[in-house]
Order: sequence, then structure tokens, then C-alpha cells
Amino acid sequence: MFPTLNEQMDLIRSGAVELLPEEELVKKIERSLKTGKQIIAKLGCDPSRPDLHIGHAVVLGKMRQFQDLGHKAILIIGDFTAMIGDPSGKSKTRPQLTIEETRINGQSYLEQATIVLSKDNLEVLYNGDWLNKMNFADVIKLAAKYTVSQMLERDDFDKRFNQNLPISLHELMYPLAQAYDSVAINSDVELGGTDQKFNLLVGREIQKAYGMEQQCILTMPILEGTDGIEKMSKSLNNYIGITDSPKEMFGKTMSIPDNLISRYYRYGAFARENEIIAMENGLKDESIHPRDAKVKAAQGIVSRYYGNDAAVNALGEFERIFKNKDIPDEIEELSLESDSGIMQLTDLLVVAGLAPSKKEARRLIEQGGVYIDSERITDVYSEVDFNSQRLFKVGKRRFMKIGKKISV
RNA sequence: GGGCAGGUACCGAAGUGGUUAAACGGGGCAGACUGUAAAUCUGCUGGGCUACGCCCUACGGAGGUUCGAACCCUUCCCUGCCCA
Repeated sequence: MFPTLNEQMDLIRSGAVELLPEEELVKKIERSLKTGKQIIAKLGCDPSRPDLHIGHAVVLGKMRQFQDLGHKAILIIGDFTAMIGDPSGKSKTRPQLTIEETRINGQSYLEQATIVLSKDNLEVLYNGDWLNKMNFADVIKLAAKYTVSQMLERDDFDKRFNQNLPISLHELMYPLAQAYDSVAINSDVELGGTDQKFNLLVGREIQKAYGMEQQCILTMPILEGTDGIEKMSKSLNNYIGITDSPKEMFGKTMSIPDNLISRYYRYGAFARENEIIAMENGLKDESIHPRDAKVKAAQGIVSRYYGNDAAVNALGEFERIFKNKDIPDEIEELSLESDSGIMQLTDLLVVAGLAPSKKEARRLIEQGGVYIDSERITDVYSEVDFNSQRLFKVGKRRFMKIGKKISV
């Protein structure tokens, strides 16, 4: 029922940054082949931000491969940690979520995650189910199994510690809580981004401390955002959302810097290894044009989520707008209530949400970024007659059709 | 508990009584260019006012001194360091 050991290991290794210790996973899989029992792959997630992007999908995609191999994927929704609110980082304390909110977020997370994950071989658990039941004595017992200096081995703790930045005590508890999840579900291998390596390793230690077989850990790279510098994240607005429209996905991918192309092809599109290598070689010897490679990556990403047809359409749309400087075929429409049907352009831009403030609207006009019916507007004080629908273009890619609301 | 150093716009970081809506860098936005929403270059970057000017809001919070404060004082909150 399972593929052979080598087939399994090849797939598991592909794209992974680290698999530790590999021999242990081999043993686990050998045993599974012998007994016909699935191994348990664990992935924890933080539902406090339930908007998934293709960076999250890197690990989810690896999880999916375990499912496809016939193994059991356990997705742990970290509702417990979300409820406490992780104050790490320099910004404000995260808002504490209620149980209801975490359940709602968890549900939304799950809906998005299962776009990538298969519904077969999947189990979803909430860690509040066991972490909530622990009393203080249990927590002390857990905490006693790890030391402060072990905790300070973690890079970001160490860095903050040395830079005299605050580390809240409970932040030290998070790795333990996560590690305890591994105990609770008896996981064989835990997946995560490279930034999770430390936490995953704590899982091994804690399992051992509880007298259990240790899990292996498998890390996947953190995908850079479309800016090519920071890691992909919603707050940095450099992300491609799993639920983004095909057009958005395509366009955002086309905006990545050239040096990221093959990485997006590999980790965003989950292309086959031989195709990735072919692309990398082609880019290196310049037999493939970077733009064409980028198109391929963009199509790969779109088709992963929406299928091939959508990918082809997205390309057509993109070329029309940016290559031929044409307008998209679907433009948001807005009808405004108005007696005269005439309004100051700056007001109109704000009302329509095309500019955050009148001052900004003015700037956009001054800088030549505003077009009405493909005519550049340069007068800050111009008034717009929108009794019949007009086409607005603000900046390079914000389009909107605005007309007067016809009262019934 | 005591001593010290800090808290500035989206972020980092200058400024230490008026010329500061606040240098500089990053980010963001716009324009040019291009192979693309890459790269590069240029400009803009609190809000309001048909304004070469005026008004409002802003430098952790609240008061105070002063004609006038981000800058001085008081107090509170927050962070780090050192000592206990």
C-alpha cells in the first residue's frame, strides 16, 4: 500500500532544508512498511492570523506529500497559544483572542489549509484540548524538563537577550507548549519552516523526557515575499494569498525580483525537480529569458490553486494590461449617489477609496498618476461629471468605473 | 527596593526652547525607462482649505513653566542595564 522506502525518502527529502535525524525517519518508515501502520506527521499552526499565503503553503505542500504517501497528517490548530496572545516582537502586544474567536479563526485556517492538504489522511486537533487541562503543577513539571540556557540557544531569544530587548517569561513557555503537543499526539515527524527548527527540536527533547520515541524534524525554507527581501507576510504586504484571485497571484508573481524566480517555481508552484533544474540552468546560460521563466513560475502557482485554464487566462490578462497597456476586462464598478453627478476629483478619489486622503489624491494628480477615460488629469481642482460612467485609472494598476447611482 | 539609560512619524534613527510637520536611511506611493508590477533614475510621503499662504493634529500619558516646548519642570506608564 505504501510506496517503497526509496521512493518515500526521495519525495520527503525534496525541497527540504533539513531532515533530522534522517536515519531515524528511515527506521520509522521501514517499520511502517513492515506493519502497515502510518507514520504521524505533525504540523502546528497559529490561527491568530488566519490569512494564509503561499509561504505557508510551502510547509503545507510538504505535509500533503506525506498524505499522498499514505501517511497520517495531524494538523494542530494552536488555539491555546492564540488565546494567550504572543507578545513577541517589538510591536504591540497581540490582542488576546477569545475561545470563540480562535475557533472561528481556526475554522477559516482549516478551510484555506485544505486547499493544499488532502482531506484524506488528515486529522485536525486543537491544542487547547489538552493544554487547557494542565494545571500549574503539570506546567512546572513540564518546565522542569528544560533549562534556561537551553532556551537561550534559540537564535532570536539569544539575539534579543544580548541586545537587551525584552523577553517575556511566558515566551519561553511557547516552545514547551508546542513540544508538549508532540507528546500529546505521539508524532513521528514534525514539519515546520526553518525558523521553527528550535521549537521542533524541543519537541524531540520533551518527548524523550516523557519516555517516548522521539520525532524527526523536517524544515522547509521560509519563502521570501514578493519584495525579495523580507519573508513573506501579510503585515509587510509582500504576500501572495492562497485565496488571491488568479489575476492577483499572477501579477504579484510577475513583480518578484529576477533572482527569486526559480525559488518561486520550486516552492510556490511545487514544480517537478527536473523542471526546476532545467529552468535554473536555462537562466544561468541565458537560454531562457527571465521574463519567460517568471511567466512559467507564475502560471505554475496559479494552476496549483486554480488549474491550468485559469493560469492561461491570467497570462492573457496580464499581457493585455502591462504589455499592451490595455485595461483589464473586469473592473470594479461603483455607483455614487449624487444629485448633480458632478464632484471634485479629489473628493471623488477619496470617496471611491482610490486615495486615502484628499491630500494624497492631490499628490497623485500632481504626479500624473490619475487618468479619466485614458486622459491624464493634471488639474488638481478639476471637477468630474460622472452622470455617465467614467473609467478611472490611478497609478499603474488601480482601475475603477464610477457612475451615478440611478435612483429608483 | 535603589541607581542609571531610554520611549520621536509605517520602521530605524537625528533633533534638546522659536527658522521643526520634524534631518537622514529603509519602506510605501507616483513618474520615466524596461523584459515585467525586476533593475535603475527622479519626485512625493500627517490632515484640511480653489492655498506662493492659512488652519488643525503630532514627538509614551497627564499636568505645569513660558509670549512660545518634541526640547525645561512635576507626575504617571512602559523598556533595558547595573546593584540588592
